[in-house]
Amino acid sequence: MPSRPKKLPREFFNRATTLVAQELLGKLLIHTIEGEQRIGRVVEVEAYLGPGDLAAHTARGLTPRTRAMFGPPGHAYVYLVYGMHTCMNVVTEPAGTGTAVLLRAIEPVKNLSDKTRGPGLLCRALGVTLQDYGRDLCSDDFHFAVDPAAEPFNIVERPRVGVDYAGEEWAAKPLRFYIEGNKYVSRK
DNA sequence: AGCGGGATCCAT
DNA sequence: TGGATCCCGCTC
Repeated sequence: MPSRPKKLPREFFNRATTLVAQELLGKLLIHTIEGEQRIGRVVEVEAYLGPGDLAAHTARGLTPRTRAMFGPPGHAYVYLVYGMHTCMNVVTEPAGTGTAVLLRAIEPVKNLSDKTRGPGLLCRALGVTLQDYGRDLCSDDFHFAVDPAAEPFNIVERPRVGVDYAGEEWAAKPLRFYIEGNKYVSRK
């Protein structure tokens, strides 16, 4: 078994956002912080499809806050919600598109607390803060990798969480994906 | 310059 | 069910 799994290349993220979202499930997320490797397995994600998607932060165009989400793929779009929790996205598709995948839950694999279900807790466990805004997620210190111990799973599709403000059409779209039966999914 | 809401979490 | 808590986008 390789001790250093291969990084997902930038081209992985330069594809349709719903596809990237689904394919991120089961991948390892590896963050090296203060010399320590923290590893989680992605079990729940949401796709945000750009300015036409009324639930996406980019629906109101380019602003200082959404700059990174309009940037090149494979970078982090990090923001603060409810004044206290950070959420982390991976930017997808070519620069200028304004699309991203929100990481909602990971399963602890190495050096992580048990509290990783939900986007805020995920960031807390991984040590992700607003300082990581725009950070390259194809770097040695912070990247995704194929799980060498991966096992098959089914993908569940559901409406996204907390986006009622987007109106019926966009709130109802099944753009939330998670691994069926996984204990670390944030809600059923 | 001020105002209101939000891709959440936790205790009650 | 509601409180914590603050950045950002919008309006004045």
